[in-house]
Amino acid sequence: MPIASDEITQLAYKLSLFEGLPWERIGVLLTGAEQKMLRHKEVLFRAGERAETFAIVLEGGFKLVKATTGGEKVIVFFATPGNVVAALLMSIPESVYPVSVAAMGASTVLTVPRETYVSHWASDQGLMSRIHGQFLFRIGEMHDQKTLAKAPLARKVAWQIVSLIERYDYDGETELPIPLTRAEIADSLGASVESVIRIMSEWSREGILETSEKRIHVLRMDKILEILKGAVPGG
Amino acid sequence: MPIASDEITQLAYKLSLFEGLPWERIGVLLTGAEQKMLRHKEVLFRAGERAETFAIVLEGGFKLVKATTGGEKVIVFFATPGNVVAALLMSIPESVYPVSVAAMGASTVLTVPRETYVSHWASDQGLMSRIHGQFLFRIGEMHDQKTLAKAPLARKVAWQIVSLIERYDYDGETELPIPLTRAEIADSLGASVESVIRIMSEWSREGILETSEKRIHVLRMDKILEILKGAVPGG
DNA sequence: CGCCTCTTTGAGCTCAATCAAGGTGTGTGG
DNA sequence: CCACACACCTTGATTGAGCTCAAAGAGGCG
Repeated sequence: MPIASDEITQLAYKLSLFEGLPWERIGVLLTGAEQKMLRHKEVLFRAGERAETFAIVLEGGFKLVKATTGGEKVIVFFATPGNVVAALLMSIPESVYPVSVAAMGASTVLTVPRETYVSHWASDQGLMSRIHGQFLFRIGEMHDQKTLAKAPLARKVAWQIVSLIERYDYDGETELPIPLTRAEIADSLGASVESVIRIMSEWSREGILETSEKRIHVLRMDKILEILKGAVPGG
Repeated sequence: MPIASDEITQLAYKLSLFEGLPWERIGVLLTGAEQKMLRHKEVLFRAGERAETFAIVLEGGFKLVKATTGGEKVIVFFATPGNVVAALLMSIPESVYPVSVAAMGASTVLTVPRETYVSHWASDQGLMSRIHGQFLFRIGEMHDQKTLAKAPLARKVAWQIVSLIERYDYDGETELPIPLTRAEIADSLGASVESVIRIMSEWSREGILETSEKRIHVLRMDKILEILKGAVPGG
């Protein structure tokens, strides 16, 4: 298979994942890669399907969703630009996607075939180190969430909003650039929609945040951070 | 640094991690490795310390503990024989342990210096694939736990006990070979000790399990599995 | 034999789940 | 342009699982 076109390479060039790598090398690492544009809610990978490609998120966002036995859904991770999704899976032959991955708002990714991972990524120590870094971040986030297990729901909601905003943060921007519904927040925290709504409505009334066109905008980051730290008991 | 002695190599030889590798190769992968025997509750790695070694669990068990802001503790993972601990950290220079690791019962590990990881492990695709497999397992377990977020506490407790027993399972043995207190179960589930005790005491009364010398022994695995599946609403 | 860890039991309370009903905004097809 | 569906948000009332607080028993070890 030929290496990636300049067009594809260009898309990935600015990612920190490939920082410092020469153009040619990136082309090789993207052998067989395709750009995919997804509309809001469109599904990239479906849980249970054979995992033949992994993806690099370029724009927008994705939710990794797992279904519970009771028919509900749990969001296990939000993937943001620069994140790789399903990469570790590539080193396990015959594996299937353990979660479904769906776009949040219009989003773009590069999908890369397993073969390219096996031939070029796995043998690249520097690249693997960066991927491991991403995984440590992801595990760390799950640990943080676990740490909040006994905290009041308001703190959990604050944590979720802040940690997502931080990942899109350029220059202290406090508006989340992807649509994030209250139901999604609930599903990621193991809470009920109504409870999340009650908390966020209260915040709206207090002028702490506002939502317009599904975009959450934090007006008073200081207040949210206070709640996150547990300084405000009631919420 | 010379490669590991035959004595050290022998200890690791039977691990599935090294399955199929020639003796010599294992010796190289264990360059600078040391066997460490830890007593119950002894700490292997302390959160915040510079991570200069990682470990391979040989016998016993370890809990990975993170402290919350409120002074409580959260157990984020139980490491069992064959597991590697802190391995991914080795590819990040200057990193510190994100959690403390403490022995549960008398336990042994091999500690391996970062240098050996960098020189020999990271470049070994087959080995890295196995390590990735371990991480996918760990993430999968966290996902499973998240899936239970809305389930009654009894189901969570059942899940924790079963999933740990399964990892030590030889031939359907249903006694957990490491000490596991109710407080530890509570800390791993984000529950209170009292609630866990109430549930497990009830099970003892019903003859579903018994505890002797800190070892949990499941007498009626069928019943526990029923609870785990949600068939028994009350617990 | 006193200390420490772990387990136990009870009482009361609270946070958030559930159930129920309704509102708002947007896209789609007749 | 209407109306119908759908996705999302909102609010209220009620309830109960599990938390907290409190007090104490049991076993092991130095």
